[in-house]
Amino acid sequence: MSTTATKPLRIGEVAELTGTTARTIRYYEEIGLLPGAEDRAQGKHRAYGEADVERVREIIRLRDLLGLSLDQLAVLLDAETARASLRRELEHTEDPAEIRGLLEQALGHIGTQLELVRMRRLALGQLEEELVAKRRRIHKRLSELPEG
Amino acid sequence: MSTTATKPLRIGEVAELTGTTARTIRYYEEIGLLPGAEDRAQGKHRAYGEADVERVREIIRLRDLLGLSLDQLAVLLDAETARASLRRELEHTEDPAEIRGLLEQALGHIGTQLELVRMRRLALGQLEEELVAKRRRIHKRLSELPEG
DNA sequence: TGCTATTCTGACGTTAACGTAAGAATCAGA
DNA sequence: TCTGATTCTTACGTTAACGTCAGAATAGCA
Repeated sequence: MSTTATKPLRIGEVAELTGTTARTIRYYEEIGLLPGAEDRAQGKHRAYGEADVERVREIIRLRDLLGLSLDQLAVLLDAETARASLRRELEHTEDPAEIRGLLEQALGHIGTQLELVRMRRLALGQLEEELVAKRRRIHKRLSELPEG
Repeated sequence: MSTTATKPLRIGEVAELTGTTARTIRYYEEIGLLPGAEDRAQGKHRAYGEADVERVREIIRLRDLLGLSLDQLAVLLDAETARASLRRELEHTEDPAEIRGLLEQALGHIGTQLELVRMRRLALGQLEEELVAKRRRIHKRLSELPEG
């Protein structure tokens, strides 16, 4: 878990901040959706930073908006995962070629997400249009009734 | 199950036409998502019409697009259910006042669906914008790299 | 009327995504 | 250092949405 400069949070606080439960957060760590600090000793409390809170929020948002399984989400969020770890690397490398590579990789990940989101949105748009058309037909029938 | 003028279909054919399974169709009937003919004798095969196929398609579409439980879908689809049965009534009533009532009821149901679809679509739009913004930032950083 | 493919009705199995409970351990504050 | 609140780990429980299987019954056709 990346601990930012801000005061570290405990799992209960993160749960409250993100509107979920501690169990869910542990579960997400269990299935690899959340990093899970590799240097935490057995039994010690987990510590989170602002970045982790954002990550959880993002997961929940995608979970609710797209209809993916958490496994699929994990794949999709390789983007985030990669970018997060790459961001740390970015701060410690000076080689422009390497930086370029990392950024372009991030671009690919974002592209994948964008494509998925757009497809969903188009499908919903189609559905919306059909509903509007239905409604129009009913309005028309209503207007053609006697005793208007 | 409403049997239209076209040749009646069996559950396996409906499953194939809608890209699902017979079990799923029976399950949907079991939980009230599909009508289930009240006059079918124990053990006799189910018979479906084109309208039923459309209904199943609609269910699957909404199931996949909105992230609702089938219970919630059943509520939402009271719209369809009501309109379907009302359509039959419509064909057998002449009273304009009654027709007006039925049509206005249908309007309400469609309105409910529309509202839900629109909210989802807006949320997805917001997400899309954010992803595009992220991408733009990365492009900018790339363009500011040396040896462009 | 006989045969075969399909369906019917239970009933139990399965998987994902957590909930819940229990006993021990940790942490922050007085 | 003591203490109360929170967390940890482990493990079993739960629900939705079907899958699967078995034995009997039907439906359509030769």
